[in-house]
Order: sequence, then C-alpha cells, then structure tokens
Amino acid sequence: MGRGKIEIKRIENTSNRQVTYSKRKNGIIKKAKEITVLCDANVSLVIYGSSGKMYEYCSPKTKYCNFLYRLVVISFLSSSLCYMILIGSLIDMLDRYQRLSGNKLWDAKHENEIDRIKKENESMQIELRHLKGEDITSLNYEELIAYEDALENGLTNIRDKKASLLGSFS
Amino acid sequence: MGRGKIEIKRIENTSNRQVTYSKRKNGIIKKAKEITVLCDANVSLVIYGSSGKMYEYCSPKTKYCNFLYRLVVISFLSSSLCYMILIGSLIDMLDRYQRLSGNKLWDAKHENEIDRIKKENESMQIELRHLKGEDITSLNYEELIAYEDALENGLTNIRDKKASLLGSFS
DNA sequence: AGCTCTATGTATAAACG
DNA sequence: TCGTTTATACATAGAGC
Repeated sequence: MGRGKIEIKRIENTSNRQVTYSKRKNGIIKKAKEITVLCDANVSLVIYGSSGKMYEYCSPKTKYCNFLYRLVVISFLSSSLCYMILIGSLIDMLDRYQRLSGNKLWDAKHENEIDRIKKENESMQIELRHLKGEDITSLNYEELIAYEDALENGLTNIRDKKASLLGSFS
Repeated sequence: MGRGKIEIKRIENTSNRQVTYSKRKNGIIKKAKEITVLCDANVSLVIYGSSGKMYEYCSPKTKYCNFLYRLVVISFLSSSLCYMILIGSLIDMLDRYQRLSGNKLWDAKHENEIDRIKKENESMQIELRHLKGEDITSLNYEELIAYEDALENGLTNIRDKKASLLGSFS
C-alpha cells in the first residue's frame, strides 16, 4: 500500500512496526465506528500491542456487550506474564449469565459456608486432641474434669460393648 | 467511497445496509488479521448485526484472551432478551485472573474444598461420637479395643494433668 | 514518539448479472 | 440474496521534519 506494497508478514524493523501498528489501529477503530453507524451493527474491539497499552471500541447499542468495553487486558507477553484487570460489571454479567443459563458458575455463599465448616472442623479437631490427652496444658481444672467424665463414660460404653461382643461368642 | 462518497450515517435502505454491512465486516476482519501478523498485535473483535448472526476474530497469540473468541453472544434485542452462551475456558480464565490479580471473584475449587472439608468433618464427628461411646454398635472387636486404648491413654493423660494441677496448689 | 505529505495499494458503493 | 465488476474514495508505507 501507499508508497509500496507490503507483504502481510511480521514487520521486523521495530520502529516501522510500531508506526504501522499505530496507523492501522486507528484505521480499524475508525472502520468499527463507521460500520456501527452505517449498518446498525454492534462491534466490540480490543487491540493491544506489545507495549501493553490497549485500545478498545465498543458500540454503545448493546449494553449487554459492554462488559467487553470494560474488560481491560494488559498483557506483558515479553515477560510471559499476563495481567488481567477486569473493571466494573463483569460480576454482574456473570450473574446474569448464571440466571439465564441455569449454570452455576460461582456462589458468593460458598465463602461463608467454607468459613463456617472450617471453624466447626477446627473445634472438633481440638476436642479430639483433648480427648486423646494431647495439648491439654491450657486446660483448667473444670475442663479436665469434664473431659475425664466424658472419657470415663466413653470407656464404660466401649467396655460394655466389648463384653457383650465376647458374651455373644460364648 | 467507490462509485460515490457516502456520509457516515445510518443507511436507510435495508438491502444496501445489509450489503454494506457484509462487505465492511469482512474488511474489518481482514484488517484485524493483518495488524495481528504485521505488528505482533493482539486483537479481539466481535461484530454482529441486527440479524443476530455474529462474527468474531481473535488473534491466536494471546491465549489468555481467547475466552473472547469463545464467548458467543446471541442477542435478541428485538425481544429485549439477551442470552449469553459462554463456552469453554471462561472459568479457567477467571481462575487465572484471580490468581494474578489477587482479586477474589470466584473459586472453582470451592466446591471441591467444601466437599473435602465436609467429609473430614463427618469422619471427625463419627470419631468423637465413638470416643464418647455413642453409635458403637457397628464397631468390631478390634476397633473397640483401639478406642479403649485411646480412651485409657487419654484418661491417663488427663488424670496426670489433673494431679499436677492439684500438686501445684499444695 | 508524533505529525505531515503524497504516491500508491485497498476497500468499497453502485451497478449489473 | 448472492457474486462480479469498476470507478472512486480511502488507507497507508515510506519519507521528511
């Protein structure tokens, strides 16, 4: 094009590549805007180069697509790292998706449930250790007596059961 | 352009609009592909017209952006309904996002984690009940002996501790 | 890095099949 | 509703600043 036709392959010269990128990026965005107006179309466009700077265009018409407009992706490919910054209504969008599709992607209540169960878990673990006589230095006398009673009671039950099992053999 | 300059405003003639849409859509997609190759850029492009049929392009380089490529939006604007069908790796992408950003949107592992903790919880509950001598009808002789040992051991530890507490008072 | 210029390659509006 | 054609408008590569 222009002063000379170019082959569609990677432009090796870095500065030429950058210049072409900038020009063509503007060109595409312009075209995207035009087709939006001319044809009632909906366009979501995200372009980003190796600099990490991102440009995007989203036609205003389809509000349910605007999450694309709000999706900012900064990709540092050179360092093999990819950061994604999602702003705004992604969660809303996912919520909508879940409602419409019936697919359960994510449940805010899970977090609470996990917390609750974990706490339950922890206290049971402590009780178990206490019953086994471990970690009992922090216990006071009353607590020790309570555990002693529980253990004696359990022992009695277990021994009764044992005896009944032996009895059934004879 | 072409045989005559056109103003950038909605093309009222439906068939002309459709033709222009089709041509320009192809043009934009071609440009998107070109800038991808020429400039090492990453492009995500979604276009859809009033017909509801959607076209998209996503440069292959940035796999972390491919969810856009896999995001199919069928929008029935005329009926004020919006269906979103998200295929494939959206969940993976969100997971990656959460890891990289530290933002907790949702955790796919929650479900598994809850299951795991619940099972742990359950087995501890059973063990606790057994140690207290409850629900022991299903236990066999060896298990009873194991519990008896554990209880005796625990009782010894608790009694020792009790004794040492009493001793420190005198 | 960003702007202008300009020759030239492309995209495309309109027309036709 | 599709391709194909073609004249024309537009985009842009390269150069210069």
